[in-house]
Amino acid sequence: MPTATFFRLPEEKRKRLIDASWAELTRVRFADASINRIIAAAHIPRGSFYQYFEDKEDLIRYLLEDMREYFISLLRNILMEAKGDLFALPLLAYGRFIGQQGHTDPMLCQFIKIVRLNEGMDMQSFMGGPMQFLPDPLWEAVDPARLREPSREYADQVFHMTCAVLAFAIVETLQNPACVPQVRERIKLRTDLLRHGGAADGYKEEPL
Amino acid sequence: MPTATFFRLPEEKRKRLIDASWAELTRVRFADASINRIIAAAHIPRGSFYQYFEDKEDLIRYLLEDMREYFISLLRNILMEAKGDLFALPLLAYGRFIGQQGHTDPMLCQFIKIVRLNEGMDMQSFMGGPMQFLPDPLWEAVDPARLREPSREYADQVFHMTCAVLAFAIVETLQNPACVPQVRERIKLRTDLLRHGGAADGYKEEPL
DNA sequence: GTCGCAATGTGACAGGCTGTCATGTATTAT
DNA sequence: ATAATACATGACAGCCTGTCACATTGCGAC
Repeated sequence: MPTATFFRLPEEKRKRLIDASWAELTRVRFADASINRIIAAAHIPRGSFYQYFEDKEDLIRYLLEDMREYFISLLRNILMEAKGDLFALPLLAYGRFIGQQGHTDPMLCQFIKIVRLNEGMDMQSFMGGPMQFLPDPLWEAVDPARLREPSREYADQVFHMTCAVLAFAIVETLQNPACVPQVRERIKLRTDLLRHGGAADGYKEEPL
Repeated sequence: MPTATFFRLPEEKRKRLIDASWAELTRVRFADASINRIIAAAHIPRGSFYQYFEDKEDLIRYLLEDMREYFISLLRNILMEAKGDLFALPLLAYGRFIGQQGHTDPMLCQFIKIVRLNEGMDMQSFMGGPMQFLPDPLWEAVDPARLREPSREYADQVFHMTCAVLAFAIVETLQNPACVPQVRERIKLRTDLLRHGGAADGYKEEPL
């Protein structure tokens, strides 16, 4: 987390640093991002940077937090469009992320570049972090009657799985943009799997 | 990929380098791993290293390839125990990975340390790489009659989802070893979701 | 206003790391 | 024996990071 000092900084200076950071992170991979270049672009002395952030990872975590909040609100809107149907989330959100209008939304633009550069941006930090459990604003938009079990715990699990479908679809597309139609089909198939199950009817399960 | 020269190296020298590499990679994160330390430990001159590998990532990719093959054979065994039931894979494999006997298997030991150090070792490179599609040896062990649709394409999707369940369970456990029982329950719930679906019966789907 | 303390700004520096390259040595083919 | 090819090696240039001693500013107390 940035230091208190950072938040007390004059607006303009803080913005300069943030902008330069995004510019660097959308240009090269996290691993190759250089504090040197960031502070040079932002005209911030080296010592000052370390007064605000512990290190590069501290900075990155902070920047990604913004994204996380943005996505939650985006997903909330989509979920409301879908009348609270969690299973509809992957395909709808995919369209929003990959479709044309994605290219006008600055936050989505940054996200897309980052996922491209970082071969999936360590999906775990996204799935395990923001998308591990259903955030409150999203839970409010869920229609529990659509779930086999209307509890929040159950919704958590469904949400996690649908998010995984969405995340892999996005990563796959950004690494091979030619395959949008196949990815769409795959999302439909996986969503259907989550809705109705993939086991043959009436086959006895192996005991666990 | 390592150069041809690397493979022509005398056994002993190659082993020294590989061992030192594993030692480094199970001690610090990928990001912090140092070629300097590896070559010092292996008594390999700097110039030689670059004759064998392009860079650190080249080395890491090569080492992880071994792991991948090992896992496929491990999962194959488990799948055969489960009489070809893909849905049984996550819980069974989880027990094998996290249970006691994991600590005697050298490859599993390395895997566990690496996942711990790298907060999930960039799950994407594992899911998107080795586990994106059902590898042939695994497909041979699947009983397609247990699937709603017995095609290989369908099995691919089911496999991908079960692997995701397994992967997240492992990562979660290694980051918080206290929660094994909860994670077990979560695996069961998610597996059940994949088997029988999570949508309420008879609810009309939102059109996509 | 001025004294003093706390907060902040600053850039030189030490120590690490990487990738290259010129030069040396072994091996093979002719 | 000679040339050509493959391989070994370590010094080096260049980059990067985190720190630290010192300068500067802001601000309340007197």
